[in-house]
Amino acid sequence: MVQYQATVDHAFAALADPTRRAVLERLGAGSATISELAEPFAMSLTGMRKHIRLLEEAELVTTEKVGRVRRCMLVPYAFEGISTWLQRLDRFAQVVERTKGAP
Amino acid sequence: MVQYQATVDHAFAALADPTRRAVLERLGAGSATISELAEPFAMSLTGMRKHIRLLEEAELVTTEKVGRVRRCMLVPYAFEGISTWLQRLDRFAQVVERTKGAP
DNA sequence: CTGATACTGAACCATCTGGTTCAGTATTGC
DNA sequence: GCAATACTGAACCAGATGGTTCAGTATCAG
Repeated sequence: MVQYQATVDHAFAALADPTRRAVLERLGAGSATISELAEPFAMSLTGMRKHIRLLEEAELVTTEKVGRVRRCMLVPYAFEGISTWLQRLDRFAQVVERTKGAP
Repeated sequence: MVQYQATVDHAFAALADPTRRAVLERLGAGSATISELAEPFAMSLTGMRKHIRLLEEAELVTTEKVGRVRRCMLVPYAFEGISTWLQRLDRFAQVVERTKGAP
């Protein structure tokens, strides 16, 4: 039925790292290059590239190489899958909570 | 302003592991003991206890020790924080997307 | 052409993570 | 009281993860 599992898997793994979440927030303000993303973290370009690659695999970020620059941006609607998953759980939690009152 | 960061941090870390997400789904159907949770994963009780402890620290699950049994259950509304965080990002992504069309 | 810029790939490293086993402790049922 | 049950804490381990450096390659500016 719901078969987005593989991507959701990658997405949650990608979101686990605070640096990557900060990158996502940064990209929320508009696209950026690897250098621009690496600079505020005082991180090597290689290091940032690895994070971006993970985010790409999780389909949260797309990139496009223009000349010698790689431009990174958020994928629209990328968070819907996991957002849905979480809300479903929240609904369950509320049901369980209510059940507890009437045993 | 928004200062739920520390918890959100733990929550995302907790959600990164597929076993833990499965445990959350399982708890969505109602409370369970450590043994009950460990069994379907063919995992040691110690192993499962570690997962539960993480979920407790992330404030996604609460537990209560009754006699020699530990009962685990979902925390209602626990996912609101991260769900909100994700939706905000999604809104940003859509703005960025629209901006791209009109440079 | 030349040098600087922007990235990339390979190799490496320390630390974190998800799991285990083993030896307890506390409860429960007979 | 005794044995089985349910968990817990400590110690350990293999592999993943987040980072680095170094030696390239490709592009751009002068």
